[in-house]
Amino acid sequence: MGKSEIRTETARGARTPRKTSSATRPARRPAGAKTETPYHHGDLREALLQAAERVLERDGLSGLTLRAVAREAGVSHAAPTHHFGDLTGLLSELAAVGFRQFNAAMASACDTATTPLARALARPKAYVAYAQAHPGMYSIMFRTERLDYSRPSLNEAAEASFAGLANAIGMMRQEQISEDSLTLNQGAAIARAWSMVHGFTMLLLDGRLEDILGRLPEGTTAERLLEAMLTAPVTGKLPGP
Amino acid sequence: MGKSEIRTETARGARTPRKTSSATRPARRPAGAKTETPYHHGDLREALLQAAERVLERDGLSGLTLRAVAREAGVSHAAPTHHFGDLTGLLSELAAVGFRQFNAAMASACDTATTPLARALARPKAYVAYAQAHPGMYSIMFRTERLDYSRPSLNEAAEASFAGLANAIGMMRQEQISEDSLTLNQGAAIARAWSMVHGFTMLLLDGRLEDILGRLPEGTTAERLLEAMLTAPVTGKLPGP
DNA sequence: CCTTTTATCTTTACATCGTAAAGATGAGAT
DNA sequence: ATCTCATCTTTACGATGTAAAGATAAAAGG
Repeated sequence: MGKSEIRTETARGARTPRKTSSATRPARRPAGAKTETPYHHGDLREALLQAAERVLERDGLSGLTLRAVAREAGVSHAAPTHHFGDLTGLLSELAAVGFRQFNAAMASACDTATTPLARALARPKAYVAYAQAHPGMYSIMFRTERLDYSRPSLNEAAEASFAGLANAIGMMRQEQISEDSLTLNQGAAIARAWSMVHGFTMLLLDGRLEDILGRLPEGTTAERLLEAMLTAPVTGKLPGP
Repeated sequence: MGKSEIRTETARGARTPRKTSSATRPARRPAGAKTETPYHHGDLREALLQAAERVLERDGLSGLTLRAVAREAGVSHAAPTHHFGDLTGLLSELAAVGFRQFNAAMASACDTATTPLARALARPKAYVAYAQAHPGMYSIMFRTERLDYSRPSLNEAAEASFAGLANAIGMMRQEQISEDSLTLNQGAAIARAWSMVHGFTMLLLDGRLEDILGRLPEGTTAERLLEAMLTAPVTGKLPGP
């Protein structure tokens, strides 16, 4: 759509751009680093993130390329570079957006729950529901290897997500979860809850649970299976536990 | 820069202009001998799979490209096409290899266990141990989107893996797990075990558990955390369960 | 034995991607 | 108004997946 000026670069001038002058890097960020204000074309940074999210949910993770995002935003293919550095930068910032959406969804779900049981199930259900509603975003957050957690925005958003989980577990155990120290049982409880819901989500998104769902009583949904997973009595020894 | 022997990927030095008879090549797969690859490789398909595994464990998932595999095997970059079709084909067959290794490791681990508790823990431990020992293979098996489960080899190997898990759960529950029908509780038990260990493994490989491990008593290993996850008593309401 | 066929491997070609670097543009500062 | 420089565009390059055509050797058929 739009203008598809796919000029295969045969160039007309053909002047060799290879300069022998050193031309060192153009000083990436002059220490001030307040590039928040939108300049002449509006807020391209934000536009690119929204375009990226659109491309991701439309074309999947494999379709999410720097050039596709630039195309979607209607700018040249090299425009994102200045705002995100490279693909890792864009993916990391997009993942941060995802984590914020994710955290908001979980918080909202916890608020609307009334009974203790509903409160306990609200969080994992919201977790899976977000992943199902935004599989691309979830993939970026948890499947991509190319994320840079040293980026403050991503680190912060992901940390908040983890804190919310730890906090929920603490509530359920009626314990205070310390900021910098955990007992083995506390750590195990957190890891168990996280592993279970994360693993379930990944398997579900990958279609790996179809095998199970197909063998269950007619019409059993993934949500129902999750609920049973979290509440059904454990028969036998282990696991789990 | 300049022209310093660009080393394009023509692996073979020059072309043998004409076969001057020389000697008839044994060419029947020297079984390990370094090959002066003849035009027709003995068993290129197998060689490519082994090359792929080497590349994967050496350079990670992002380094695993069709061309890199061909380079590693010493053939032209288009050679794999005839044996695997496309990249999906190669990845799928390699994942099948991984699943077979994986199944063998699990079976072996279960055999060596004696006590019921050890038997119950052997499987999840072997699961995580395989992933830690072969992170690349595990990534291919469970992280890649680009797998074609309609390929018989992959489908079979993955199916066997699932069957082994279901069987183990059935043992623990002292129930017969039917081939084509599951109760909700049975399905929940299988999904719980699989989700837990798979989620744990993914989080571990992604370094997402460092946060927890660092807060645990000095020197607590991932294996110890896993064990606690599977055996520690559950305090509080849920999850899980 | 010689020719033909066929499966296998190589070359060549092309679109796309990420990224680097130089050129163009326009907003804000001097 | 001119200058400066962040922003955006153009151009270029190497790498990748894939398709198609060419080359080669093993097998098949006379």
